Amino acid sequence: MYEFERKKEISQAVINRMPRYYRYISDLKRQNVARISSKGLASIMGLTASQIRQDFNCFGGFGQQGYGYNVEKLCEELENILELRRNKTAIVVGVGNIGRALIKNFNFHSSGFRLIACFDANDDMIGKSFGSVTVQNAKDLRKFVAYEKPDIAVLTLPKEMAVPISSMLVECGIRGLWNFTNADLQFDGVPVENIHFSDSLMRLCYEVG
Amino acid sequence: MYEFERKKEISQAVINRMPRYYRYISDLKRQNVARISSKGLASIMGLTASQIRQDFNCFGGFGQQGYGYNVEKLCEELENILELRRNKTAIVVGVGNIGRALIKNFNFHSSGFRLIACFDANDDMIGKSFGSVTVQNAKDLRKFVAYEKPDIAVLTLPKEMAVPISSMLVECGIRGLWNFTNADLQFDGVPVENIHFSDSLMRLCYEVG
DNA sequence: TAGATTGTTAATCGATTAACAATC
DNA sequence: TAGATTGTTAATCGATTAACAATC
Repeated sequence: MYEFERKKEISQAVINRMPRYYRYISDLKRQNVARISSKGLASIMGLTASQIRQDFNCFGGFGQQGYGYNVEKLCEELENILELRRNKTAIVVGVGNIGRALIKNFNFHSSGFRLIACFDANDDMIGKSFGSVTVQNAKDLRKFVAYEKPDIAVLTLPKEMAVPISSMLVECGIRGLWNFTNADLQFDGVPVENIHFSDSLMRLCYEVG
Repeated sequence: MYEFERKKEISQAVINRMPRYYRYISDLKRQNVARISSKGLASIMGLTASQIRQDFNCFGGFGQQGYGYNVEKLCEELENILELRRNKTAIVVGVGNIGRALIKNFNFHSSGFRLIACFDANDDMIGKSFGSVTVQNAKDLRKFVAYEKPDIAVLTLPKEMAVPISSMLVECGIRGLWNFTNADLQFDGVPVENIHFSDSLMRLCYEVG
C-alpha cells in the first residue's frame, strides 16, 4: 500500500520541513525543471545539502548518485509521504469570519483534503451556503461525525467551545484537529495542528524589538 | 529602558515558547492564583520543570527559592519580554476574506499592536470601513509607510504580490512582516512571522496517517 | 572512464534534562 | 529552623553538519 515504511522514529523537525520541500519542488516542477541536486536545492531554500539528503533519506533514497533528484519523481514521493492524494475528509466547525474565509478561499484539496460539511450554532447562519457547503445546525454535529466519519475537523469556533466540542469530536472518532482557537488541545492518538495567530504575532512583537 | 538585557544568544526555541507561557500565566492571573512553582506549571503545561526554569532564566531570575514564581510579577515580566505594552503599529495589506477576518475579529492589542490602516487594490473595496479602519487605495501604500512608519505589515494579499510588495515595504522602512501568503520571504534585519495554512494542514494530513 | 552527487557514518553542535548547592 | 524551590552547572540526548565511500 505504501511505497515507503513509515518509521516511527522520524522526528518532528523533519516532518515540519516536508511541506516546505513540497512547495519548492512543485514550483520547480511547474517551471519544468527536470532535476535538482541537494546542493542546488539547498542554495535556493537556504538549508545545507547535508540536511536535505538526511531528511529525504528518512523516507528512502529518492536520488541517484552523480545525477541528483528527478524533480517529477521527488514531487510524487513527497505527495506520497504527506499522503496528499488520499482525499481525506474535513468539516469546518464554526462559520465565523475565519471559518468562512477558509471555506470560501482556502484550497483544501491541495493540502490533501475535501471539505464535506460545515456547522454553526447561530440560527442566522444555518442553511446559508458558502462555496460547496451549506451550514448545518451544530446540534447535528455529533450525529454527523459518528455516521460520516470525517477524518479531521477544523476548529474555528469560540475559544470557550474548543475543549467541550473537540472532546466530543474525539469521542465520535475524529482523527485529527486543525485548531484555530487559542485553546491548548491534547488527546491521545489524535494529532492537533495549531494555528495560533496571537502566539505568532507576539513572537513578531518580540522580534521587531 | 529595558528591565532585562536582551542577550543575543537566546535561542529561537525559547522565544517560540514564550507566548505559550504568557497564555498560561495570564490565565492563572485571571483565576487569581498568587503563585506557581516551576513544577506546578510544568505539570499543567506538559513540560519539565527544568526547562521552565532554564527558559525564564534566559531573561533573568523572576523566581524566589522556596516559594516559586509570583504570578502577577511573572505575567508582567513576560509582557516586558515580549514588549506587549509598547503599542506598536500595524497595517493590513490586502482586504480579502482573511484580511477582513483579522481586521474585524482579531485582537491586535493583546498581541502588542494597534491597527492603524488597511489597503487594497480593488476599487470596490476602497473607502469601505471595517472595525476602526477604512480601506485605502493600495497606490498610496508606499507614501503611507514612508511617512507614517508603521512597525509591521500584515500580508493578506495574493501570493504573486507578496514578494514585490514586501520588498517595497522593507525599502520604506517596515520593521516586521506577518505573512499569511504562501510565499517564502526573507530580508536582512526584518523578521518575518509566517502563518502557512497549507503547510500546517499538510502536516496534519501526514500525522493522521 | 572521470566527474558528480548520493546515501550513510562519524563528528559537532545545540537543546533538554538531571542534579544540587544556594537561599528564601 | 526545616522544607521547598530556585538558579545554575553538568550530563544526556537529539539534531545538524561534515566527510567520504559507493556508484551512477
